[in-house]
Amino acid sequence: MAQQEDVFKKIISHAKEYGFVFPSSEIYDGLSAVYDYGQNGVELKNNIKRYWWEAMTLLHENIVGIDSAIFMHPTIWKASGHVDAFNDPLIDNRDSKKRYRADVLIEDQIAKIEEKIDKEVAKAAKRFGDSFDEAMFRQTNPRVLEHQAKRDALHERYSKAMNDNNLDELRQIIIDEEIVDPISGTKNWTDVRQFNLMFRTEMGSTADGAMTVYLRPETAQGIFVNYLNVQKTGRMRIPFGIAQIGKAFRNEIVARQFIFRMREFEQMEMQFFVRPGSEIEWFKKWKETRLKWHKALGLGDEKYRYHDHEKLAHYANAATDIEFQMPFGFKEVEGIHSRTNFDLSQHEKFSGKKIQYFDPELNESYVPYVIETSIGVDRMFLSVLCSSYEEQPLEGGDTRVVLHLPEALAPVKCAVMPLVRKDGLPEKAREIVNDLKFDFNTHYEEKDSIGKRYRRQDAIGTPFCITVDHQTLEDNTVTLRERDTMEQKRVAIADLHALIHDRVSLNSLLRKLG
RNA sequence: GCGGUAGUAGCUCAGUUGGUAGAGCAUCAGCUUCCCAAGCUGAGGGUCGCGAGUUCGAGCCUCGUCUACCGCUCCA
Repeated sequence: MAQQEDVFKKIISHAKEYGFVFPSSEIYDGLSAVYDYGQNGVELKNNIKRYWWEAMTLLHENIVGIDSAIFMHPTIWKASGHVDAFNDPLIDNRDSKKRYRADVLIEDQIAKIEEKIDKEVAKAAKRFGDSFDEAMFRQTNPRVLEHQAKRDALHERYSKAMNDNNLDELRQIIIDEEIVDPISGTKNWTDVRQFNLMFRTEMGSTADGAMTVYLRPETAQGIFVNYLNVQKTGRMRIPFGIAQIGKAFRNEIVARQFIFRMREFEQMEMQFFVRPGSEIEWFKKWKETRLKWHKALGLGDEKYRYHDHEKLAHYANAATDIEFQMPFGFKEVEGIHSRTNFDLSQHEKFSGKKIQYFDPELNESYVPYVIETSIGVDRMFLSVLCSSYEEQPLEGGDTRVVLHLPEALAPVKCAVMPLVRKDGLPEKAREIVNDLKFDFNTHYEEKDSIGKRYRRQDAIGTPFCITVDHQTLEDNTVTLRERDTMEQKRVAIADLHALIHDRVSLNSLLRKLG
């Protein structure tokens, strides 16, 4: 494990040193859990996005894309449940170092009182046998009445505190009720703090008229609120899907592990609308389709696994993660959720608009069910980077650092280099660059020895190096050197384009998906 | 947010009980070079994360703060 962490640190350094990922605002000491993509990182990231986008929209005629705004009407987040769920009052126990939701602690306490009442009732029932009148007992037994009074008082106090969002009062309740930490058994509590997981800002430039709006914590809602627009204007028939790539923002309590969990991140989401009752079938289909997309990259089939959720979110009736083996363990890269008709129904309720689909085959209207596939671009980027990084021992005791990036995703596709910087070789190399640059991201390098230049290209994962030597001037052939095998072969300049295209185009990946 | 560890050049690090900063690699200019880094010459680059304090004097000591990694926690 220590060794793996070591590798992870090296990958982070490598990402910075070679222009993939920089800490945000670095000259101002950085900003926690925010990162910028550099000159090579942005190319790799764009290629990942294009691979996803084309796999979704080109290969499925019933999936279309949109690009919705980051700002959305604030009521959307009430409808989706984010306003409630993303605002938990939390409290820490100083001894156990554990964090709890303050409201859950108090609700547990209420439940304990209920248990006491039930115990009294059970005891009495046993004693009185068939003649036991439970309702009467509950209304008259002094011990039960005492517990009930206590419970009602606590409940009232608790409800009021929650409604008023009174954090001090919540803490006071925990103290007054002598609630102890189940682990440490102590009452050494911190203050109750509110964690707002949604970023908030104001729309409207005058203080009076300003409306609180949120930076979206997921892109999915932008799809749901456009469901009717797309379905009608695109004349879409169920089943169909809407895809979107975009930024989302979460004010994470702890954000860590490099770009794995960031406060600003990018999602690639597709919501697939289906007939009620068919959702589990589609859920299974998308599980398979998405895993196939991942595996086609060739990062290693054994690095993926499903993780089915046992505890489901309030909107879901089935959920699974596709996990990838990162240097710090198997981690979620993509989620596939059967979201039922929860979201669309909520938006019907909150907006007052009818969001239904008339199914001509069934001759009836219904709110469609939804299968969601949601993948983190940055996590995908990280998994590609981590699985590609290798410190490869070479003959003679050397090592080279090489990124075995999937060729279609590599930021730079080929580098053209004159073997020596004289005799007209640089000019010849420039000619080749000027031809290839229209189709491939092509580098030109003439500085340093040829071996050093190869290593530099290996470090950013360039699949091909093209070397111009004296023979080139005679017969228009060059050597084509491959990143992974380091093998070279002599090819005609005229054949370069086809040879490279064959390997680095996205088509080569997409065709594996059928 | 709590605890642990760390922060000196782009990267990896050295810096002796406190005396005004170094190495290797990298970068740049030039030379050399007919295929896998580390040949030659020269150059640039650091207010030692930031801010206070102690001291005649702080990279080193004290406090605060920021950032990162690990553990806990959280994760729609």
